[in-house]
Amino acid sequence: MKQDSDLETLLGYQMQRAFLTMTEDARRVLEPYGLTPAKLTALLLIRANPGCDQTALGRALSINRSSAMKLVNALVAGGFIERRAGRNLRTNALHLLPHGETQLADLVVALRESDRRMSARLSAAEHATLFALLGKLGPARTRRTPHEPA
Amino acid sequence: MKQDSDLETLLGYQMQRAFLTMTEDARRVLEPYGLTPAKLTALLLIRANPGCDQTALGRALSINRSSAMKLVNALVAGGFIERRAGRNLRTNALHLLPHGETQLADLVVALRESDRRMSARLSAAEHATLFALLGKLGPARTRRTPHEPA
DNA sequence: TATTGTTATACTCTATAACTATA
DNA sequence: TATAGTTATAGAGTATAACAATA
Repeated sequence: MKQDSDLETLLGYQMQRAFLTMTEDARRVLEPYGLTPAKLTALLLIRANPGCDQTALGRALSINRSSAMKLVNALVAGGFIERRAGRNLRTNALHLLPHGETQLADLVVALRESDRRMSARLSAAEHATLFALLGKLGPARTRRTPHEPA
Repeated sequence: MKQDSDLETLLGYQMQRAFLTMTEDARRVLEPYGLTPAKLTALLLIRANPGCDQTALGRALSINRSSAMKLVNALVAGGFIERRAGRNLRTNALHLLPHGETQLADLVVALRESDRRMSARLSAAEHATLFALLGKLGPARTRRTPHEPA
């Protein structure tokens, strides 16, 4: 199967291929824990924001309340987190359980190893450059300050 | 919502964020054509390999025969391609239709513009560096030649 | 009125399994 | 036997719409 020359020169396509390569290894690491990249991200956000509610978590993950519900249900069922009483009667507070904390610590180590494996052909300087350039992707900022007239 | 420091320093996570940023814009460009990134990739592969069969297409896209079937059905329904008689009676040959060719030409232009928009904060040299570094991601090659003993 | 959690439902993309025709 | 296409079915992950309880 021949490759297409247009496809190969599109940055978006190159990004996708690289992303799939990375994510494939990460998924393999996460699988024994019963987690996916999205679930891991949720756990790390809950760890950084103990007591947050489901809706806020959903916003941070760019999914809606209903999807956040299913995600939280899965994390509760997996014994990673629990719902506690929240700031008022209609919100609940999400907290890591001890089991979740230890699993998470192990996983971060394993994922750093995965990163290292998948960037093994890059020097430390190249790794840093790649990281920085990825952070610069996205639409250009129009108007640096909110009060600029034109 | 606070970010997690582990999360922010993982290359895989940085990749995902950058990829989602890129892909969001690309999807917006593709939507009026009734296409997704996967369908566009399929069309470009069919263009580069006229007369290929569904199974080969599926392999190139890392999806199985059944999923390739649905993808091809959608492309046929959209008037982009057609199934013609293949090399033998159990394979069919996929070919772009004129409509597909013209749409594809327009789309490649629009996607290059999307790439440019999303990498607007990168210099030409940085763009080239990013492209090259992305290509170096992936597991290290063990054994350069197939016959090396250790 | 607006918001949070919840449930029901549906859509997309993927996979597995089984069947048919052909090689 | 093995392979290509096809169909049926199922499992993630997402979304919308509606409802109850609470703010």
